Amino acid sequence: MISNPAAKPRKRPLQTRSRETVAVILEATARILEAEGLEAANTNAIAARAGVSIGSVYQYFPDKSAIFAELIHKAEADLGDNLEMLLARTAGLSLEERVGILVKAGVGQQMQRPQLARILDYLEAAFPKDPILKAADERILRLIMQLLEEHKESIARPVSPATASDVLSIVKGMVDGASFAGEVNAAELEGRVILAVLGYLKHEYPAEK
Amino acid sequence: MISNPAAKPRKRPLQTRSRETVAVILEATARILEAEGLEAANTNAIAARAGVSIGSVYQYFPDKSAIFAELIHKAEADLGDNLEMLLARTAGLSLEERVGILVKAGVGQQMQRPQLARILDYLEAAFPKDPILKAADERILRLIMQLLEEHKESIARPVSPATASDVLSIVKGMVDGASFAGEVNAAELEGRVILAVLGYLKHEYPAEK
DNA sequence: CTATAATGTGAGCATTCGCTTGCATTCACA
DNA sequence: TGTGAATGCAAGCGAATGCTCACATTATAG
Repeated sequence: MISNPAAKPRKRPLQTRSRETVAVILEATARILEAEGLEAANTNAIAARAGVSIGSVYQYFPDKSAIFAELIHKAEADLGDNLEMLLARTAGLSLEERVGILVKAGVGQQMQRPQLARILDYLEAAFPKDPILKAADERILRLIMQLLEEHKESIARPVSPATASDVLSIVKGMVDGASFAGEVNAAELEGRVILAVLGYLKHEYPAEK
Repeated sequence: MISNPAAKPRKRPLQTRSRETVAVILEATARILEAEGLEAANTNAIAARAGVSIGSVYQYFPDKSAIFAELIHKAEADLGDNLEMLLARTAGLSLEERVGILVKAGVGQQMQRPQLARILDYLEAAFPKDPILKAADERILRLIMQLLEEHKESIARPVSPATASDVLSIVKGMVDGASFAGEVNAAELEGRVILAVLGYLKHEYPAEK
């Protein structure tokens, strides 16, 4: 192998090099998942798509599921960070305004790569015991509960984990359904999701049955 | 093999025997899916659980995915039949009453085997082209649209496929979320889903933004 | 009872997959 | 420039998987 040291770009320093390998593996996995689905995301395909050898994959991940778990964790951490920031930034606004802003952020994030989001949501149920994922999930629910708490006079629902979980489920469910139906316009969908969440939170009906 | 014709139950006639084999294979697949998940549902495991040889499995299904597709189709057909019957039976009632009844049926059906419903919903996205599944799905949406149409003066949403799809997504999303969270009480969940659907359909809010 | 069709069987083939291991290359630092 | 540690490589192993095929069993018809 003839090498030309001057012509090829210098490798970055140690820790950074490996960090990039990890990032490349994760992005390759995400791309395969969203383009070809769960079955196509085998370790050989991931390594090939990442432009990395399988050995390198297993240097940073103990097994295949750890790659998926890391993707899930990143997505949840991103959503959590986003919600946390927006909650702080919108303190003082009305429930309607805040739900509009938060839902828009959540829907927007999920609609960037809807197929991927769908598969990661599915996979999450396959790691029911992972404490890191559990914590990230609970953090999101806590943030939603915080919003509910700060507006409890404006809502007709109890401030409970079930209510927070319902709100999250409505958002995820509607995004999944819309992307399954081929919808791509995030803005229009956002409006409908906001209506659904506010409709759920704000209205009571006379005792059924 | 010593046989006692009078003591052992007569085998049923030809066509029925094979139909039962098919049913047994489907039920075995469903059981594996809900108890052990998608990865565990391989053809050998399915045949073993069904008490049938692999050869028999492939006599009635061209490949593994056809077994899954058949399960999805059955679930959708059941839901469609149910909705159709209830729609006819409740003609004349109010929107609130009808939504209550239909949602209760839909949630009840999903909650009977929530893990299975979750996986089948996920798998449905893997067969985007199957015309039979597409038709079953469209039938359900048409039935929901029929309900909306018959109450369009009571709702604040346009009668459109998107609205029908939203309603279905809200129901499925909330059931998935609740069962993921470990909720098992269908009755309580039903009430919340009804609130969400009615909240979405009945209320308008002054122009956002 | 015999012939024929329908149904059931399961060993095993070809392939794929997750992962290990032994070795090569590149880096930081003296 | 030399050294040890960090990182990268890829052949390939053992196990599992989807599926076929040659054959056995059971039911129906004449």
